Amino acid sequence: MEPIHRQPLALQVASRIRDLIATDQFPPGTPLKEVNLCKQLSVSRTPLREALKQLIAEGLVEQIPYRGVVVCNPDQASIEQMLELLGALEGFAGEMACLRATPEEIDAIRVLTQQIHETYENDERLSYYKINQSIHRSIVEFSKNGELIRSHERLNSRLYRIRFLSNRRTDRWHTAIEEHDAILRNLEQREGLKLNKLLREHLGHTWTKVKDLYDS
Amino acid sequence: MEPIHRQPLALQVASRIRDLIATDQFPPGTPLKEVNLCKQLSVSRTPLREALKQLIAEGLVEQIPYRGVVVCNPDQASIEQMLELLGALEGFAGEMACLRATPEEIDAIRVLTQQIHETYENDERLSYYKINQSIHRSIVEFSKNGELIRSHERLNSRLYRIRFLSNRRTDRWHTAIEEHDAILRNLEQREGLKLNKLLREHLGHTWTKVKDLYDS
DNA sequence: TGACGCAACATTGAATACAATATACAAAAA
DNA sequence: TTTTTGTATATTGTATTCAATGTTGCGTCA
Repeated sequence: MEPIHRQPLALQVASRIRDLIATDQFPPGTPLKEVNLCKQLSVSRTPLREALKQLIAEGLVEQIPYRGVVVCNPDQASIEQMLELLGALEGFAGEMACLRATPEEIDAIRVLTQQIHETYENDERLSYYKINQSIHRSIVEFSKNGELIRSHERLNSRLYRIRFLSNRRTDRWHTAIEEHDAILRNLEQREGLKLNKLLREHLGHTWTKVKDLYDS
Repeated sequence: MEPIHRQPLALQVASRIRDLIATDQFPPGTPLKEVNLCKQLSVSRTPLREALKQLIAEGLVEQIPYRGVVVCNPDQASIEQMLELLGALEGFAGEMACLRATPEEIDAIRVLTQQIHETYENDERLSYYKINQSIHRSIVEFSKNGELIRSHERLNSRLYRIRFLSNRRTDRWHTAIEEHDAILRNLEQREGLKLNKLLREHLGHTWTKVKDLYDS
């Protein structure tokens, strides 16, 4: 039997705040004052504080003793490092996926790659972003390594907002699409090492996009 | 002026429990009952619970609602996945270290590699273990990627206990020593890709040691 | 004798109360 | 006018209390 999954209040609070940060409703620097949030979310301080502890561990917010919790505002160097690590994780995941993905799973990537072409042709930014995320997440899942999947998930969520913002620049879309075709090809042909390299470079390009955003 | 770093009680409690788990004083399966621990550590439940929340986020313990927190007992598959990921992280770190480590930093690795030879010849298990850890941690640090360093640190701490236990088997020491020589050589010659591969294989061998431990 | 139900206990989840620390602002002195 | 200092206030850190849930064990009844 499938066990019933209960969600303690603290977990629910944590994911709510996570969303608020990802969607920029709590932009970087926002002070997360306990009593305020308690009222807004209709919970008491205890579960809220436990939720904040979790977000601190995830690196989404930071805490200064006796001065409260604020939404992290990573500088360029941190973002570059996070993207570098994300590239390493995805690259390795791709390599493992070449060994472990089933033909059906590769079919799924094929479908998504087709879809991202369509969003490109129709200039649908939001869909483009979401499908792009799906592709990357799927590849990581096909590595069949739960630890890797969780690490990737955590790091990716921290980059969600900044990547979303940089998605507005459409100048790199075309090359990104081509890269996705190459990624699919190498996955189909189980070229692990090449796929690894490709994915790392792909994330490297994301960094240049983000950098442009910062510089402008 | 160097600012004074304060440690909220919850953080201190968290690292204490972390140590207790790493040193096997709280072996896997140990139930972490709140009131018990409160008395033992002389703190109230609130900071203790916040500390536990952090350890949950780190994956060191797991929580079942209304039934408490227990020390994780990862199965063989999880350990294999963790070691695989650790290999990927260290491999990538090594590759970056080849690009970014200073000559002085490489000297430090040289010294440590020399020391590990000595511990081998004198059959000093604990020293061997610690120096081995130092070498790996140093290489990761020389990647100069803070995110990578933190990820590695977290994952490594979860594996501390199991690797310590598997360190008792000395049959693989000799090959491990040779691998360390090779690691040093490739770092000296800035052979990033080869070093990456070596480190991944090195961690792969750790897995076979751990597996032996389980099977016996 | 065994299964069921109920009650007492143990434990965690959440809320509140109290203490410690930091900030803001005003009053007083230079 | 500027600086300093003390006090009031706001905010977080910790302890305690109350509520919800799970577990255990005993007694009853079939």
